[in-house]
Amino acid sequence: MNELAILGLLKDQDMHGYELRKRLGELGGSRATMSFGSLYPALGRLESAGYVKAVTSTTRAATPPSPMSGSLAGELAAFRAHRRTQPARRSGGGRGKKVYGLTDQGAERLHELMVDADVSDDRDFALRLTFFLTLSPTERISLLRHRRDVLVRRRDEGQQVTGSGRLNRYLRSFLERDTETITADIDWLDRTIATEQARDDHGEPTPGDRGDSDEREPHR
Amino acid sequence: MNELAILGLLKDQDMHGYELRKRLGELGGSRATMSFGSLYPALGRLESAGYVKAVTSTTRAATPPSPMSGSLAGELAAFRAHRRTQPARRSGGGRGKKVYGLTDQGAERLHELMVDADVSDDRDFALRLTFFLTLSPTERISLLRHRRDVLVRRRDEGQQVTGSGRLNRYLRSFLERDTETITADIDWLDRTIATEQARDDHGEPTPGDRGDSDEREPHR
DNA sequence: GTCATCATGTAAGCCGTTACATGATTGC
DNA sequence: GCAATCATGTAACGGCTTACATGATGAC
Repeated sequence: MNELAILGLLKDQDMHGYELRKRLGELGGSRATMSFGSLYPALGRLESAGYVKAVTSTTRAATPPSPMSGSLAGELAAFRAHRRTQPARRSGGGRGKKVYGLTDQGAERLHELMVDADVSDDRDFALRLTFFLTLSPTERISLLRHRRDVLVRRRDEGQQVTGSGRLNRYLRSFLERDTETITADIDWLDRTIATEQARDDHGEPTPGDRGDSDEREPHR
Repeated sequence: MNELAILGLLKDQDMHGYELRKRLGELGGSRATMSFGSLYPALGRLESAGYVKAVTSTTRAATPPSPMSGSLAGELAAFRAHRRTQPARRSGGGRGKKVYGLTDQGAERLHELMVDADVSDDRDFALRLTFFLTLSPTERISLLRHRRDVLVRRRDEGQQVTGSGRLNRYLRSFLERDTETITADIDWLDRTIATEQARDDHGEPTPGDRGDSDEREPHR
């Protein structure tokens, strides 16, 4: 799940680890926080797999239009020019920021993770919605339908439990409330699916390539 | 979390591993399932810690009123009498059922886990409700209040996110729906707290020791 | 010049998942 | 006698959490 979060965030913009963590916290609140102890190893794995790649630039710039050379030696030199030389990178210890960017394979991997049919995990589904615009309308509808199935099954299960006695009053009351919630969630999905179908019939930017048109809301 | 589930189920009744898993599935549906690969090691850990203890009895009986001797040799003998001898327990492989029971320390441990102030995990909270009757009204109220705090914070976070722009339409809509859900959950907690306070003022079986009075619903 | 925050990592330990292996019980 | 289900476990692997270690930057 961290993999999806990292790749999804990087698709939008190059970032370093610390920033990724902050962004994720901003989007998902305390529930989505990633600890550094899982973030950096995850970045390392993704880099080994070729999904992300370091594009270090020490100087700050909001959404820099730099063509990112990819030259490791080059950026190191730039770093040294900006700061005094560091002692030949020791075992542990910090050095400059490491800005990561998504590779083509990384974008593919992200897409693969996004369209995965298993939408039973609540957090994972919320995360997918965060990056929903990277999908085509058809893909979106498919995911929403799968999610609907999951919730219908979950509601049925819950009702079976509630109906079969053997529960204390607290759990029973809680499950009844839970059923209502799930029903409302299903309604939300139905509405969203309907909207999406209208969009699909019309003819929106269909391919999953670039649907950024409203990525940033018309505000600010 | 598995620890809480196991101890909570065993408080009610002695059970073997397979049964624990089934019971948990019945109570919590597919979301609460525990895999065997985590269940048996967990049982082992709990046994090492002295929280549960094997009380093996091979013969079947619904809620047997046996005084459970605790004698390992004795139950093994009984097992052999019932089945033909097994080849001196090899490396892996199955043998008779191993029924576990809660020890006094296990009951203490369960209580400790139940009153833990961290109620931020949704599943964990649902699990606590499952065993809510093991707590005193005062303890219940305390937990419900803590849970309320968590949800209020969560809702605030969500509203901050929703208000600060920068979200795609899907996530925004989803978060709005989420806020409604959380508000309804808070209302549920308020109602439940009120009921519980009324109960507390009256004078119910206060101690967390035995509040089984309505553990089994008056039905069947 | 010092403190808070930014920033990157490593190490130990825990626990969960999946897959595999084994055998008992029951119904047909 | 065979299959389905009951029942218990082990092994490999992965990944997350917590705690620790280190150093850079910027504000005051």
